[in-house]
Amino acid sequence: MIELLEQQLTRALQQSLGAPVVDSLPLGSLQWEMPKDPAFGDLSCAVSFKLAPQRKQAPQQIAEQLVEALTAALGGLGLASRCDRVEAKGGYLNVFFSQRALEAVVRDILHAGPGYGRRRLSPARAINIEFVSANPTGPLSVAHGRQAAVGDVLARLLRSQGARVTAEFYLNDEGRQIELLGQSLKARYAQALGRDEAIPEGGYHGGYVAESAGRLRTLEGDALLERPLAWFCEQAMKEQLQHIQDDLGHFGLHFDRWTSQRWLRTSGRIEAALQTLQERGMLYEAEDATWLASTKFGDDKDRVVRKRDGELTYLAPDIAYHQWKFEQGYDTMLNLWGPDHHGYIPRLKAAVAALGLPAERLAVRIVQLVTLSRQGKPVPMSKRAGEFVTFREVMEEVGVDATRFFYLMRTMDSHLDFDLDLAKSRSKDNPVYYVQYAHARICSILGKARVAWWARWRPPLQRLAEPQTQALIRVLAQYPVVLRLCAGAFEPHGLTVYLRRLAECFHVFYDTHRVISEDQPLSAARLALVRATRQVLANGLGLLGVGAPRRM
RNA sequence: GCCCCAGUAGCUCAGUGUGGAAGAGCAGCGGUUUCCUAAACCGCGUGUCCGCCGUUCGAAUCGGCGCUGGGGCACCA
Repeated sequence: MIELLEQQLTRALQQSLGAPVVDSLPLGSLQWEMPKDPAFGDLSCAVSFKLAPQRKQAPQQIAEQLVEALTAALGGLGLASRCDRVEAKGGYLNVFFSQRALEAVVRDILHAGPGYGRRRLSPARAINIEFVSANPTGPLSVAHGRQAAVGDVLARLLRSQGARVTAEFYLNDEGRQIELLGQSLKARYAQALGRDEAIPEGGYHGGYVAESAGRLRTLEGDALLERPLAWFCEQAMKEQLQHIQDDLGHFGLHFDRWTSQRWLRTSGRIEAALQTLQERGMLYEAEDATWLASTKFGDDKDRVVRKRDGELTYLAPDIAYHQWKFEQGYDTMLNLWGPDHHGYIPRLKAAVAALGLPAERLAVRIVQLVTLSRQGKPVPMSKRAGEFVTFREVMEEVGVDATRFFYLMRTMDSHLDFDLDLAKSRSKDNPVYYVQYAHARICSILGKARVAWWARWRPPLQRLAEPQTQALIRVLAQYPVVLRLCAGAFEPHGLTVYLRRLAECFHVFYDTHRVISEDQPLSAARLALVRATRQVLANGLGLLGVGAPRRM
C-alpha cells in the first residue's frame, strides 16, 4: 500500500512540475520518506528545498504552491480517498494517510498472510552469497557465528524480495592449514602413547585436537603412527568439518552448496583460470615466481599466484572460484568476510577484472568482530592459549533465538558487543523476549476469542481510530519498505530494529485498549488488527530464523 | 607509513544509503495491577553528533586535514 502510494505521489509531483523541471533536479529529489514524528504526516518530500534556488523563492512558499497542484493531481489519480490531506510545513510536503488507507493496510496483511512483504521480480536476480567458509581446523568462533547469522538472514531477505539465492560455503580442504592440523593431531596421538612429539610451529594447540587423538585411539587402536601424514590430515579435517556442519545445522542454517578447494584443483579449474590470465597477458615471471599484474586494476602491488617452490598461493583458487561462479551466470556475487580479510578485497577485484569479468558485480562486505561480555564486563579470550568461547557454547548458553537476534542487532560495520547475560534474561531488557512476547500475547488473546466472532463479522475497521491504534497500523504498513531497504543494502539489522518498534507499538496498544469487550463490532475490528500484527511479527521473525512462540 | 571500521545522552547504540525536522534502549527517579500474561505500560532528556576547515540556502550525513580506539597491511589462509 505504502509503496504504491509513494510511486503515485511521485508521479503526481512529476505531473504538477512538468518534465523539464523534473529533469533539472538532482536524482532522488522527488523521493518520499517516512518521517519519525507523526506530526509530519506519513510521507514527506523535501523537493521544495531543491526547487528553491532555481525559483528564487522560499521553500515554504513553493511547498504551498505544490500542495494545491498535488491535491488536484491526487484527485485525478483517484487517490483522494487514500490521503486525508497534504500540507506544507517548514518547506516540506507532508502527506497524511486517510482512515481508509489504514484500513486497507490491515486488509492487505490479512489477505497476503505469510506473503505480506514478499515481492516477485521478473526476471529474478541470481545472487550467490558466500559466507562463514571457516577453515575446517577447529570450532567455529563467535565471529563465524555472526557471519552465519548475517549471511543466512541476508539470503532469506533477498529470497523474500524475489532473488534466486545460492548460499555457499567455500571449503578450504587442503593446503598448509590442513597439513598443520594433521601434524598436530599426529603429535597429540603420539603424546597419548607416551612419546615425546611436539606440536609443529604454527600448529593447533586447542584441547579439541587432544580429544580427537583420544577418540582415535579408542576407535582405531594404538598402531596408527605408521600411517602417512595425509591420513591424519584427512581424519582431522573430516572430524572438524563434521563439527562445523553440526553447529550450523543446530543454528538452523542450511547451505545450498559446499564448494571444495580440492575439487576446484582436481577438476582443472585452477589451471584453467591461470591459463585465462596467461592468455590475457596478465601474468608474468619474476624472481622465480609467477605474478598477477593486479596493479593494472587498482591494486597496490602485483601479487604472486605461483610461489618460487612451485606451489600456488591462496589467491589462485580464489580466482578460479570466482571465474567458475561468473560462468554459472550469477548477476551478483556477495562475499561476507571477516575484518582480517579487508585488505584482500582490491586484489580479488583486480583479479576478477583481469579475467575480463565484471568486477562491479562482485560485492564484498566485511562483518566486524564480536566481543562477549557478562554484566558489562568483557569475557577474556585468548586464541593462542586455546581459551575462547566458541559459537557452539554461545548457542547452548543463550539459545538459538537469542543468539540470532543479538547477532543482528547492530550493523555489520560495527563491532558487536554480545552481552551473554542480557541475551539470557527474560525481561523487557532483552529485545528477543520483548518481540516474542508480543507474538505470544496476541496468540493468547486469539485463544480467548471464540472463532465465530471474527468470522461472523465483517469487521468495521473504520473504528480502528485511536492514536495508539493508528500508530500500530502505520508501523505495520512500513514492513514491506523495511524489507526492501534491508535487502537492497545487504544489511539485515534494520529488521531487528523494525521488529522492536512494532512490538513496542503493539504493547502500547494492548495496554491502552482492550481487544475483547462487550462491544462486539469493535472487538472484531481489533481482533483483525491483532491478527495482522501477529502475521507481521511472525513473518519478520521467520526471516530472522527466530521462533514466534504461541506461549512463553 | 598505508588501508578498513568505529567515535551521537552517564552506558550500549539507531539515524549517514538519497545532505533537509537530532532519536531509542539501558541505568536513575516517580507512577500504573477487579482486566486478554506486570516477560507489560506511563512520566521525567540542553547533546561540542570527536575536533578544525571547506562545499551548500541548509551538514551527524558530503570533501579535506587531524585526534582517539579497534582491526589489517605475506611467495600464510
